[in-house]
Amino acid sequence: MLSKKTKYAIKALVVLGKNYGKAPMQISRISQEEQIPKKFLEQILLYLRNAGLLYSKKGAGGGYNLSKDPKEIFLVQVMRITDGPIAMVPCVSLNFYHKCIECKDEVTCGIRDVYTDVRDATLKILSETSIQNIIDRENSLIQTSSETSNNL
Amino acid sequence: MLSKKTKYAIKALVVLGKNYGKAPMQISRISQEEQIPKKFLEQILLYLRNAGLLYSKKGAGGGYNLSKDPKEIFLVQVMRITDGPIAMVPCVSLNFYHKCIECKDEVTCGIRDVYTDVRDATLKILSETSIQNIIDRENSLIQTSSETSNNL
DNA sequence: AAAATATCTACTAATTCTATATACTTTATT
DNA sequence: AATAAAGTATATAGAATTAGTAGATATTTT
Repeated sequence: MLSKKTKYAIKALVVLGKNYGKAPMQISRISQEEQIPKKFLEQILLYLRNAGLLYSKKGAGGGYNLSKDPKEIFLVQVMRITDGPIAMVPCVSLNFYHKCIECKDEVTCGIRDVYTDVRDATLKILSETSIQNIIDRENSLIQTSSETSNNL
Repeated sequence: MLSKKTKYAIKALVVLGKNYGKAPMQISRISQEEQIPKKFLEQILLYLRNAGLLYSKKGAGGGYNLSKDPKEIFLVQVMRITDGPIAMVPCVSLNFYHKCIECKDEVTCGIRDVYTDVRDATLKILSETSIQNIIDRENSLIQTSSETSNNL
C-alpha cells in the first residue's frame, strides 16, 4: 500500500503541475487546497526538492515550482523518493538492494525470479506514467462525469 | 515490501510442499529447518489453515500438511492471507476494497487507472506462480549452482 | 493417564509511519 | 535597516502496524 507520504506527494505534484510555468505556489496554499497537514507537507516537499523534482524560492513571493515539465516527472521517481523501493523483496530492488535477512542463499532462492517479474511489470507502468498523464486523466474524467450528470 | 509473515508463510508452504503426500510435519520441525520463531510460525500456520490451505492434525504423530497439491496453491493466495491486499491503493483492491481517506472524489481520481494496471500486472504473475513452481525453481537453481562449482 | 501435538486469545516489544514543534535562513518590501 | 513572508532543518511525540511471546486449552495417540 502507498503511504500517505506518497499520496500527498503525488497530490502536491499534480497541483504544482497544473501551476507549471506560473508564479511559485506556497506550501500553505497547497496544504489548504489538498487538505494535507502543513508541517507534514513541508517535509514531503523538502524530500522532493532535495531529490531535484522541485525548485524552491524563499522569502516573500517565494514558494515551490516543478523543476521540470510535468511530462517528465514519473510516478516511479516520486514513489522511490517517498516510499523507497518498488520491489517487494529487497534482494531484487534496483535502487535499494540489500539481502533478505531471512534468506539462507540468494543464489538458490526460488522466489527471486517471480518478484523480479513483478518488479519489472510494476516498473514499466510506473515509469511510463507522468504527472502530466495524471492531470490529463483527471481532466478527462471530470469532463466525462459532468457530461453524464447533465444527461440525467 | 513483503512482511516477514508472508516470507515465513511461503517458506513453510515450500517445505510442506516438498513433504506433500507424506506424514504430517510438526511446527517445531518447520521452525527449526527454516529458522522461523516457533510461536510466530504457529500463528502463521493457523492463518493458512483457517484459510483452507493447510490440513492439521493434533496429538502424537500430528502436524501439518498441504490441503491440496502444491501445484494448486498460488502466491497470490498466500499473500492475501498474510499481507492482505495486492493493490497499492485500497480503492482499487479486488478483495479488500475501501475508499482512500485522502480522496475527495473517487470518480475523478487520476491515479486509479494506473494502480489498477499495476494491480493487474502483479496479480497475473502472482496468480500464475504456485508453490510447486517455487520448488521446481529452487531445484533447478541448486543443480545449476552445483554444476558451476564443479566446473571450477 | 500421560505425552505429544495443534488451537486460541491476549499481551508485549519493536519498528515504522504520521504528524508536530522549534529554531533557523533567505528574500522581498517598506 | 527592520519587518514580514516564505522555505530549511532537525528533533521529537504520538499512532499504527508488525513481529514476537506467553499461557492456558483442546485433541489425539500410545
